[in-house]
Amino acid sequence: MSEIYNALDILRRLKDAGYDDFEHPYWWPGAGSFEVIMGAILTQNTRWERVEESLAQLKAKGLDTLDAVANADTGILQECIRRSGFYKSKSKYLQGVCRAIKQEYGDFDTFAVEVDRQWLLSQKGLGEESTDAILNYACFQEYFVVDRYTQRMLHTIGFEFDSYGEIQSWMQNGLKRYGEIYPDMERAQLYARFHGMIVECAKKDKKFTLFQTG
DNA sequence: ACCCAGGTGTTTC
DNA sequence: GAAACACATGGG
Repeated sequence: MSEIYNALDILRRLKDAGYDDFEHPYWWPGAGSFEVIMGAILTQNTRWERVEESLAQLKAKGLDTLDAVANADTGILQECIRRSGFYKSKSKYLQGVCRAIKQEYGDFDTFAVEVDRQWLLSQKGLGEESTDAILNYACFQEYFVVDRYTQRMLHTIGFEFDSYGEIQSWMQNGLKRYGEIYPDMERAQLYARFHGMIVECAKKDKKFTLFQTG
Protein backbone atom coordinates (compact mmCIF):
# COMPACT_ATOMS: atom_id res chain seq x y z
CA MET A 1 0.00 0.00 0.00
CA SER A 2 1.34 3.43 -0.95
CA GLU A 3 2.38 5.89 1.75
CA ILE A 4 0.43 8.98 2.80
CA TYR A 5 2.28 12.22 2.06
CA ASN A 6 -0.48 14.75 1.51
CA ALA A 7 -4.22 15.32 1.45
CA LEU A 8 -4.47 13.98 -2.07
CA ASP A 9 -3.10 10.62 -0.92
CA ILE A 10 -5.74 10.51 1.81
CA LEU A 11 -8.51 11.33 -0.63
CA ARG A 12 -7.32 8.64 -3.02
CA ARG A 13 -7.18 6.00 -0.34
CA LEU A 14 -10.66 6.76 0.98
CA LYS A 15 -12.08 6.69 -2.53
CA ASP A 16 -10.34 3.42 -3.36
CA ALA A 17 -11.69 1.94 -0.12
CA GLY A 18 -15.21 2.65 -1.35
CA TYR A 19 -16.15 5.55 0.91
CA ASP A 20 -17.20 7.78 -1.95
CA ASP A 21 -20.71 6.39 -1.92
CA PHE A 22 -23.20 9.15 -1.13
CA GLU A 23 -26.85 9.62 -1.75
CA HIS A 24 -26.39 13.37 -2.16
CA PRO A 25 -23.51 15.08 -4.00
CA TYR A 26 -22.74 17.38 -1.04
CA TRP A 27 -23.15 14.61 1.56
CA TRP A 28 -24.56 16.75 4.40
CA PRO A 29 -28.35 16.19 4.76
CA GLY A 30 -30.22 19.20 3.45
CA ALA A 31 -27.13 20.74 1.84
CA GLY A 32 -27.88 24.19 0.49
CA SER A 33 -30.77 24.71 2.88
CA PHE A 34 -31.49 26.38 6.21
CA GLU A 35 -31.38 22.96 7.86
CA VAL A 36 -27.57 23.01 7.68
CA ILE A 37 -27.40 25.92 10.11
CA MET A 38 -29.49 24.01 12.63
CA GLY A 39 -27.47 20.83 12.18
CA ALA A 40 -24.13 22.61 12.44
CA ILE A 41 -24.97 23.95 15.89
CA LEU A 42 -26.89 20.93 17.15
CA THR A 43 -24.11 18.49 16.28
CA GLN A 44 -21.53 20.25 18.43
CA ASN A 45 -20.01 17.58 20.68
CA THR A 46 -23.02 15.39 20.00
CA ARG A 47 -23.78 12.29 17.95
CA TRP A 48 -25.54 12.94 14.65
CA GLU A 49 -28.35 10.50 15.48
CA ARG A 50 -29.38 12.86 18.30
CA VAL A 51 -29.36 15.74 15.83
CA GLU A 52 -31.68 13.86 13.49
CA GLU A 53 -34.14 13.36 16.33
CA SER A 54 -34.00 17.04 17.16
CA LEU A 55 -34.47 18.10 13.55
CA ALA A 56 -37.54 15.86 13.34
CA GLN A 57 -38.94 17.37 16.53
CA LEU A 58 -38.33 20.86 15.22
CA LYS A 59 -40.03 20.09 11.94
CA ALA A 60 -43.02 18.64 13.76
CA LYS A 61 -43.39 21.97 15.57
CA GLY A 62 -42.91 23.96 12.38
CA LEU A 63 -39.51 25.18 13.53
CA ASP A 64 -37.72 24.39 10.28
CA THR A 65 -37.43 27.87 8.79
CA LEU A 66 -35.36 30.93 9.59
CA ASP A 67 -38.38 32.99 10.59
CA ALA A 68 -39.96 30.26 12.68
CA VAL A 69 -36.81 29.67 14.76
CA ALA A 70 -36.15 33.37 15.11
CA ASN A 71 -39.67 33.91 16.49
CA ALA A 72 -40.02 30.61 18.37
CA ASP A 73 -40.96 30.25 22.02
CA THR A 74 -37.69 29.46 23.77
CA GLY A 75 -39.25 26.73 25.89
CA ILE A 76 -40.64 24.90 22.85
CA LEU A 77 -37.30 25.26 21.09
CA GLN A 78 -35.45 23.80 24.08
CA GLU A 79 -37.84 20.87 24.33
CA CYS A 80 -37.33 20.03 20.64
CA ILE A 81 -33.55 19.90 20.88
CA ARG A 82 -33.18 18.52 24.41
CA ARG A 83 -31.80 15.17 23.31
CA SER A 84 -28.91 16.80 21.46
CA GLY A 85 -27.42 18.00 24.74
CA PHE A 86 -26.37 21.49 25.88
CA TYR A 87 -29.93 22.44 25.02
CA LYS A 88 -29.98 25.72 26.94
CA SER A 89 -26.86 27.06 25.23
CA LYS A 90 -27.77 25.68 21.84
CA SER A 91 -31.28 27.11 21.88
CA LYS A 92 -29.77 30.49 22.66
CA TYR A 93 -27.23 30.15 19.84
CA LEU A 94 -29.82 28.94 17.31
CA GLN A 95 -32.16 31.78 18.01
CA GLY A 96 -29.40 34.35 18.20
CA VAL A 97 -27.95 33.33 14.85
CA CYS A 98 -31.36 33.21 13.16
CA ARG A 99 -32.30 36.63 14.45
CA ALA A 100 -28.93 38.05 13.37
CA ILE A 101 -29.34 36.58 9.88
CA LYS A 102 -32.82 38.11 9.59
CA GLN A 103 -31.57 41.48 10.71
CA GLU A 104 -28.43 41.49 8.56
CA TYR A 105 -29.58 39.68 5.40
CA GLY A 106 -33.37 39.43 5.57
CA ASP A 107 -33.76 35.85 4.42
CA PHE A 108 -31.77 32.64 4.09
CA ASP A 109 -31.16 32.85 0.33
CA THR A 110 -29.65 36.32 0.59
CA PHE A 111 -27.60 35.20 3.57
CA ALA A 112 -26.26 32.18 1.65
CA VAL A 113 -25.00 34.41 -1.16
CA GLU A 114 -23.66 37.34 0.84
CA VAL A 115 -22.33 35.97 4.13
CA ASP A 116 -18.61 35.75 4.81
CA ARG A 117 -16.52 33.76 7.29
CA GLN A 118 -15.77 36.68 9.60
CA TRP A 119 -19.44 37.52 10.08
CA LEU A 120 -20.27 33.94 11.04
CA LEU A 121 -17.31 33.69 13.42
CA SER A 122 -18.54 36.79 15.25
CA GLN A 123 -21.81 35.04 16.14
CA LYS A 124 -22.09 33.40 19.56
CA GLY A 125 -22.16 29.65 19.16
CA LEU A 126 -20.32 29.53 15.85
CA GLY A 127 -16.65 28.58 16.11
CA GLU A 128 -14.40 27.67 13.22
CA GLU A 129 -15.85 24.25 12.50
CA SER A 130 -19.51 25.25 12.63
CA THR A 131 -18.74 28.31 10.54
CA ASP A 132 -16.97 26.29 7.86
CA ALA A 133 -19.75 23.69 7.89
CA ILE A 134 -22.28 26.43 7.17
CA LEU A 135 -20.06 28.04 4.52
CA ASN A 136 -19.41 24.77 2.72
CA TYR A 137 -22.67 22.87 3.16
CA ALA A 138 -25.22 25.68 3.23
CA CYS A 139 -23.47 28.24 1.00
CA PHE A 140 -21.34 25.95 -1.20
CA GLN A 141 -18.23 28.00 -0.52
CA GLU A 142 -14.71 26.60 -0.66
CA TYR A 143 -13.93 25.87 2.98
CA PHE A 144 -12.85 22.44 4.18
CA VAL A 145 -14.47 21.46 7.49
CA VAL A 146 -11.95 20.30 10.08
CA ASP A 147 -13.72 18.18 12.69
CA ARG A 148 -12.62 15.82 15.44
CA TYR A 149 -12.63 12.91 13.01
CA THR A 150 -10.28 14.71 10.65
CA GLN A 151 -7.90 15.55 13.47
CA ARG A 152 -7.91 11.99 14.74
CA MET A 153 -7.32 10.61 11.26
CA LEU A 154 -4.35 12.91 10.69
CA HIS A 155 -2.94 11.99 14.09
CA THR A 156 -3.26 8.30 13.25
CA ILE A 157 -1.34 8.86 10.02
CA GLY A 158 1.37 10.65 12.00
CA PHE A 159 0.85 14.35 11.27
CA GLU A 160 0.96 16.96 14.01
CA PHE A 161 -0.63 20.40 13.81
CA ASP A 162 -0.95 23.33 16.21
CA SER A 163 -4.25 24.81 15.13
CA TYR A 164 -7.45 24.45 13.17
CA GLY A 165 -6.18 26.86 10.55
CA GLU A 166 -2.99 24.88 9.98
CA ILE A 167 -4.96 21.71 9.33
CA GLN A 168 -7.39 23.47 7.03
CA SER A 169 -4.58 25.04 5.01
CA TRP A 170 -2.73 21.75 4.79
CA MET A 171 -5.83 19.99 3.53
CA GLN A 172 -6.88 22.67 1.07
CA ASN A 173 -3.37 23.27 -0.31
CA GLY A 174 -2.81 19.54 -0.60
CA LEU A 175 -5.93 19.20 -2.71
CA LYS A 176 -4.88 21.64 -5.42
CA ARG A 177 -4.50 18.82 -7.93
CA TYR A 178 -7.67 16.96 -6.95
CA GLY A 179 -8.61 17.07 -10.63
CA GLU A 180 -6.36 14.04 -11.07
CA ILE A 181 -8.95 12.07 -9.13
CA TYR A 182 -12.17 14.03 -9.77
CA PRO A 183 -11.66 15.79 -13.14
CA ASP A 184 -14.99 17.59 -13.41
CA MET A 185 -15.95 18.34 -9.83
CA GLU A 186 -16.37 21.80 -8.29
CA ARG A 187 -13.87 22.48 -5.53
CA ALA A 188 -16.55 23.21 -2.93
CA GLN A 189 -18.23 19.90 -3.68
CA LEU A 190 -14.90 18.09 -3.53
CA TYR A 191 -14.32 19.48 -0.03
CA ALA A 192 -17.78 18.40 1.01
CA ARG A 193 -17.39 14.86 -0.31
CA PHE A 194 -13.91 14.48 1.14
CA HIS A 195 -15.11 15.54 4.57
CA GLY A 196 -18.04 13.16 4.16
CA MET A 197 -15.73 10.28 3.36
CA ILE A 198 -13.65 10.97 6.46
CA VAL A 199 -16.75 10.98 8.66
CA GLU A 200 -18.16 7.80 7.14
CA CYS A 201 -14.79 6.13 7.51
CA ALA A 202 -14.55 7.20 11.15
CA LYS A 203 -17.97 5.82 11.96
CA LYS A 204 -17.27 2.47 10.34
CA ASP A 205 -13.62 2.21 11.34
CA LYS A 206 -13.21 4.11 14.60
CA LYS A 207 -9.47 3.49 14.85
CA PHE A 208 -8.78 4.47 11.24
CA THR A 209 -7.04 1.16 10.62
CA LEU A 210 -7.18 2.11 6.96
CA PHE A 211 -4.37 4.55 7.72
CA GLN A 212 -2.37 2.68 10.32
CA THR A 213 1.15 1.86 9.25
CA GLY A 214 2.92 -1.43 9.78
C1' DA B 1 -19.34 3.70 37.00
C1' DC B 2 -16.74 5.70 33.49
C1' DC B 3 -15.83 7.56 28.84
C1' DC B 4 -17.00 9.57 24.77
C1' DA B 5 -19.71 12.38 21.13
C1' DG B 6 -19.24 15.59 13.53
C1' DG B 7 -17.50 22.28 19.75
C1' DT B 8 -17.82 26.68 21.85
C1' DG B 9 -17.62 30.28 25.49
C1' DT B 10 -15.56 31.83 29.67
C1' DT B 11 -12.10 32.15 32.94
C1' DT B 12 -7.44 32.02 34.30
C1' DC B 13 -2.56 31.90 34.17
C1' DG C 1 -2.28 32.16 23.30
C1' DA C 2 -3.26 28.05 25.51
C1' DA C 3 -4.87 25.31 29.19
C1' DA C 4 -8.88 24.15 32.33
C1' DC C 5 -13.64 24.04 32.98
C1' DA C 6 -18.77 24.25 32.05
C1' DC C 7 -22.29 23.13 29.10
C1' DA C 8 -26.23 18.11 29.09
C1' DT C 9 -27.97 14.15 27.07
C1' DG C 10 -27.48 9.32 25.92
C1' DG C 11 -25.12 5.09 24.39
C1' DG C 12 -21.31 1.65 24.82
